[in-house]
Amino acid sequence: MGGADGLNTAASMTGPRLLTRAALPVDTAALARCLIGKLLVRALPEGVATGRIVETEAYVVGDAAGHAYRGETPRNRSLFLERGHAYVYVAYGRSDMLNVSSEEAGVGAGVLIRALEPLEGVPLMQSNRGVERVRELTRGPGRLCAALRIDRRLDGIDLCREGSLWLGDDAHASDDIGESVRIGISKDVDRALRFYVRSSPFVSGPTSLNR
DNA sequence: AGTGCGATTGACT
DNA sequence: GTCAATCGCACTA
Repeated sequence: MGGADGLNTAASMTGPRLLTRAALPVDTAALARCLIGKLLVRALPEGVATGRIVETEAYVVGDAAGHAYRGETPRNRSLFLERGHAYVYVAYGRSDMLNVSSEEAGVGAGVLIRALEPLEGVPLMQSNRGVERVRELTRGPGRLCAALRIDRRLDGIDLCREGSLWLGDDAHASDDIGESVRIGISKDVDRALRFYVRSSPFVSGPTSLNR
């Protein structure tokens, strides 16, 4: 597609534009904030499911709550990939969690994707989740992975390449972004490293954290 | 080889 | 609001 085609209507066949690695800040907290409003695109045999990222958490370098804190292991090695790669793990034996690696290669840190606003492929997400209510589809890190059928087979993939799972850019810049402490951790509990869209009904967490 | 623990969710009072 | 399910993995021995 040529750059001369400036208009891009909703009816256009043109999908989301890839979010390039160069557009990602080389800093975990900055990346967590940057990813708010961006798109997550999942290509499945049945079709495409897309959501807008409305909640993230940063697990920064030297963070006792982060999985990379004690160094590289077989499970967390994807956190040490160059920024923009997927780190997927299973929490509590039942929920898959999606993170975006966030620093230079060899440095372990990441951004947890905690909630999406469903955009495209809602019926597919409903089918994957076994839930009808759109508001509950992708509200929470485990739920969004179930909705997009994300599991550890996607661990380590490059999210800055159009493939089975990738990040899309979006012009949606002017949302009011809130900050709070992170949810569900027991170490480094006081740091304000959670970011969310204040006006979004799709964010997770208690209302007390979403003001 | 055994143990303890979660970056959660869904069911229930 | 409370609470138990559930299992991969890191850690100890």
